[in-house]
Amino acid sequence: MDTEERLRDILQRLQKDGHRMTPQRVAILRAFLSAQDHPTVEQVYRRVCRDFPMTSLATVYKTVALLKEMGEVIEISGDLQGSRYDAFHPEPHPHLICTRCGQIYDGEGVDVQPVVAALQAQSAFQVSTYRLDLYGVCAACQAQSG
Amino acid sequence: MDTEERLRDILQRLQKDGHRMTPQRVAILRAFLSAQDHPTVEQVYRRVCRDFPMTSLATVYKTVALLKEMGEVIEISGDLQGSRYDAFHPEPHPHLICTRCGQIYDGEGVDVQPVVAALQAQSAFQVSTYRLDLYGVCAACQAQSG
DNA sequence: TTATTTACGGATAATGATTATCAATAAGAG
DNA sequence: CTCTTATTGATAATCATTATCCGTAAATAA
Repeated sequence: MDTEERLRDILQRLQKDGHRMTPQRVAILRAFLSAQDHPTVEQVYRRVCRDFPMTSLATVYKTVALLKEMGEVIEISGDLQGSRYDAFHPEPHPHLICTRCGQIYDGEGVDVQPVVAALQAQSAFQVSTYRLDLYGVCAACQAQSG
Repeated sequence: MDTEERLRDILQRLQKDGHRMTPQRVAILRAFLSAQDHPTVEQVYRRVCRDFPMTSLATVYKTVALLKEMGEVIEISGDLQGSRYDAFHPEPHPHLICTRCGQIYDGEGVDVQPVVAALQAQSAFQVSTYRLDLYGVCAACQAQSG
């Protein structure tokens, strides 16, 4: 499912819930869905403004709230100032956060489910989602200065 | 190592770094070290005030910053308003956060290291710490209302 | 197409946790 | 005891996020 296809699907679901399709909303959705770098709300706002200058930051916040409700974006919060968002891979997965440059990478190829399932079983929790973030120094920053 | 022993150790290390031992600091440290319920700064502040009424919230914030630097407390941030702290088990470990009642439980008996190590190997990151938080409904809240 | 309803957008004020500021105080060294 | 300066406490500042509120423009039906 590519970005445009997801966009159509999301707009359709929104409409079903009595929401409307506006140019701003479409532009913001497109920016979120296509971003592969875990941007902040501010960054998405600036991207949308590039080709849609009369957009408000508040509208971007409203849209990210919608996307969160719909499960189409996950939030990365933690020792950062300002949350980052991942609408490209909206299912829970590990993130690797570089404390030097601030870049966030997706942790791939490792199955976290068994650990989550074990913790769920051991605790009698009904787990709905999880968050696994590793903090450290990325390869690029290591090469740069040890 | 019990609370008082840790307290002495921490105070000694602080002194070594040119810090001082004040009654407020001791009271705040004791409150953090003995808390087993992942309190907020505000909650620690109120506890300290019970038997040490002339304490400032700002001092509690300063103390938690010290403890963070020393690795004697870990911070739990996320979809909460206000960070929570765990100075009782200051090494990284999973947390189970109840979205119904807000209580935070420690995830025990499950080894997370292999997953962390696999992600580190796969990413060429130099991982210094991690955070694994599960969100869901605790057993007590399930019993209460499904 | 036009009228009507009302969700939405934009600008900005409000919130709330955390951080910075700074004068007065007191811990610790000599 | 004296001196240096880390620390305290009160409060102002910061900053991401949320709430507010009015004018606008989607969607729907006439």
